[in-house]
Amino acid sequence: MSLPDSTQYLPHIAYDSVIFGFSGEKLKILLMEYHNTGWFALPGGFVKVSEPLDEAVSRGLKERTGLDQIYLEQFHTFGSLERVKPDVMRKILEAQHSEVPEKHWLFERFISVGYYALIDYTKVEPQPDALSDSIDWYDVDAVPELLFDHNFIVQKALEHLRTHLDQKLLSVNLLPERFTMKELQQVYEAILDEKQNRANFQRKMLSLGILERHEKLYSGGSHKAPFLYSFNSKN
Amino acid sequence: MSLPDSTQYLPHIAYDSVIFGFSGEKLKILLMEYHNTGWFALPGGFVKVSEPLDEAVSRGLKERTGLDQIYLEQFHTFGSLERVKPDVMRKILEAQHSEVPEKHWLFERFISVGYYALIDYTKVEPQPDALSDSIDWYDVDAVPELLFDHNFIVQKALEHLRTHLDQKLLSVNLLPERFTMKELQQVYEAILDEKQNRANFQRKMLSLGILERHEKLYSGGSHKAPFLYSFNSKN
DNA sequence: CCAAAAGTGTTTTTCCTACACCCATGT
DNA sequence: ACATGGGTGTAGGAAAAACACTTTTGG
Repeated sequence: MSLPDSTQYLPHIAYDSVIFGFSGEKLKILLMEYHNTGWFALPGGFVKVSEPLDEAVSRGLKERTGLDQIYLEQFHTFGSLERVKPDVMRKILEAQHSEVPEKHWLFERFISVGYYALIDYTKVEPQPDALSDSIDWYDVDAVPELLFDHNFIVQKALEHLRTHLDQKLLSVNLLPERFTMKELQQVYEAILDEKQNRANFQRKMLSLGILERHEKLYSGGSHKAPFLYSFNSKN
Repeated sequence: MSLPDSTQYLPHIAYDSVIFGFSGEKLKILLMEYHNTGWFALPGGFVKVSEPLDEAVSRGLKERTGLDQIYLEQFHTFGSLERVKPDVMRKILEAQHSEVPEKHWLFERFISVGYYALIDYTKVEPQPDALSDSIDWYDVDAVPELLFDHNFIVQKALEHLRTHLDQKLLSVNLLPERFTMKELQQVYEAILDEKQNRANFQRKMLSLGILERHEKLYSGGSHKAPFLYSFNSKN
């Protein structure tokens, strides 16, 4: 395995992605742990010389999650000086590569574009990449200390997600194709971290006119069978 | 005057700023016209190697408007391939510099971070910069055709401004220190492009609890004197 | 028949809108 | 006095929240 090639990527530009998933109970994000370091970071990457920014992020997500057609939203670009930590970057590389040169484009200053993704938790088998040892889900309310400014980025992503939740019913992207109203409400509550009124929630969601109702699901519980819904996409 | 130095700035990274002002009647933005070309563009610039992104934008704004402490908001980063037009860039440079080399960092691919600024129109004496011949105010509803993807950027900035108007009472940044309720309403109407109800607008603004009322202004008009207000900053 | 969850209906409250009224000021 | 613009009060309606009732299912 070799170091990423400086001629292939745009220097000084990176992206970091906050990948949200919903376990059925809690809102989670995907975090990488670097090999032999105990250090955690957001999955991120670089932009190829002739590749649109959005596409670079999609490509990275596809490599990590195996998923295509992921809901992606750009939320902020981070360009402070404090975020740059060449010595940390060096240690990460040295843990994996025997020969790390004195100078390298990865040790220079980076500006990073932050994206968040909403994906169906059940469809993902997280894949470690070249730099990371493992990649796994963590509760958003129990995120470990992350490298660089990544804790700050996660916080900003969460804020953005919360304030834009209602527009376009973002939360459906966290669920399978078909879901019950209860599941949708649970996603909502996990993101906003507050209980919603069941009856009013149902009314509000249906009033948006973008949900389609399907046949009932006989779950085997000792209670009335719930309808299934799907997202009636015309966005 | 010489070409910008490649060692001083981060390659591939630019910013573009949409600078909003309020004339008393209409919402306006600052546009540059390049010397001897008839081409219009947004004021923008580059980031120095050891300069925070936000600071680079502030610096550019200070150069163009003479103003410090400007309200600035980052809204989107543009990274498509179509936005890159090296031939256009070349023509701009050739109109000003006798010797333009075949290869130059300005002809390479750029990713641009979009910011918008809200400033007090009455305080500004726009200053042309090294590349531009003139800089002036244009009505947002009569923006000429702009270079690169700048029309798109303006549109995105406007959308962002409109949807975030209410949070933190953004519009006060377009007015002098002290202003009447009528003036505030006019700003609001200019941005949203729709009339507001006078009584309800007043109630809504005051209910935010961030306006401070001062003594009345005796304007000399044949009518009741309005209160003056200022922004009670604790944001 | 009971408990639990789901669907729907009803009441209450809150908020927004439109309108009206009164006040201050210059002509 | 009156025209003009500014400040505030209030009735009506729409939307949201709280609550209640009914239905379906397994035990």
